[in-house]
Amino acid sequence: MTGGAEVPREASLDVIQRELTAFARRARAAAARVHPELPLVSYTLLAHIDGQRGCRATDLATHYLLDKSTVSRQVATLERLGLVERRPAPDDHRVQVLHPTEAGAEVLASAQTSRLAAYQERLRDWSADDLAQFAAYLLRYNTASPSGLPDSSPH
Amino acid sequence: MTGGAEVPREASLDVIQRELTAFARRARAAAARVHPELPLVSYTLLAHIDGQRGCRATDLATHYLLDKSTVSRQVATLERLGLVERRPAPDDHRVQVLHPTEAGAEVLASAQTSRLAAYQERLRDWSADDLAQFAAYLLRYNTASPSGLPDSSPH
DNA sequence: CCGGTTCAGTTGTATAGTACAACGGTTATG
DNA sequence: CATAACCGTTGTACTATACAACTGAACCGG
Repeated sequence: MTGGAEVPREASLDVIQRELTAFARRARAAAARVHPELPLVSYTLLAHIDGQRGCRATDLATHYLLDKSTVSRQVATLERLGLVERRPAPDDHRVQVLHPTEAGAEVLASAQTSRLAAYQERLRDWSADDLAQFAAYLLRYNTASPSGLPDSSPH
Repeated sequence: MTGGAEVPREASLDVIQRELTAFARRARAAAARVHPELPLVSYTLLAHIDGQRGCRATDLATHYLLDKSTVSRQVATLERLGLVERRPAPDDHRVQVLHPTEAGAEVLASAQTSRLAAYQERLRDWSADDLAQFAAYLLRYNTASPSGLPDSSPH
């Protein structure tokens, strides 16, 4: 499988396109099955908030290419669920610094555990080496400057 | 980067989980940017219909893990746009065999071209070998039996 | 051949996620 | 200070999706 560069670029690109799209299509459903209580996006945002140890809504929006209104509502939902709290920044009255509540941290940990378990199960047959390389490829793909896409067009 | 199996499985799984999720989050927006006229799911279904040279709605549903109602509406949309046509199967009056119209084939080809171009651009720096391997990993991931996930629960 | 079951697809209803546009406060800058 | 830039909310609309209830068609056992 690691053979010698015989596959034409275009064929690989086609597969990558199709498979990434296929993954995208299924991701939400899978996420919902794994942890119905915490919707995919909320989960992701909560994880980011937690990972950053406090961040602003705008940060989330730019990081995930989401509209501010989307983030605003997602955060509102998370707050309504008691998973995050907003602390007004003392220095800048416009911004709200988001932090996970204790409950939020717990829910997040639980969700992370079960999702990790699902991946663990799914990728059971993979060697550690393949896992590492697949992860590296994904990382490389995602961190590639999004300017590679015809991003532009602010509508 | 292809080094010797030093990365623990769990770390890789964590990255894979996060990066696949990140990708999923952005996929739709990216697709919309690349080809606003043909929504992501419609595009995918149209591509499948085209690739299969005629298929049933149920096939789409099972293949993509979608509810039949979802497929029904998507197909209805595609039909309304004049991109697919339904031909009642002569042998079984229940099924409708879906085929792309001429317009549908054209739109599909155009969308495929521009999406491929976007990927081409984005993955410009990748060697053919890396592309082939990334594609292989994705394929392997997606074709892994979904039974690995807590699929079950017919609700 | 009739009645129950299974299968294909549609429609009603509800929900998540998202965008865009318009707005209200807040801070920064000329 | 006035205007611009910025942060977040809210109104509105749309896509994608699921579940449930339903219609019609086909199959199956007696």
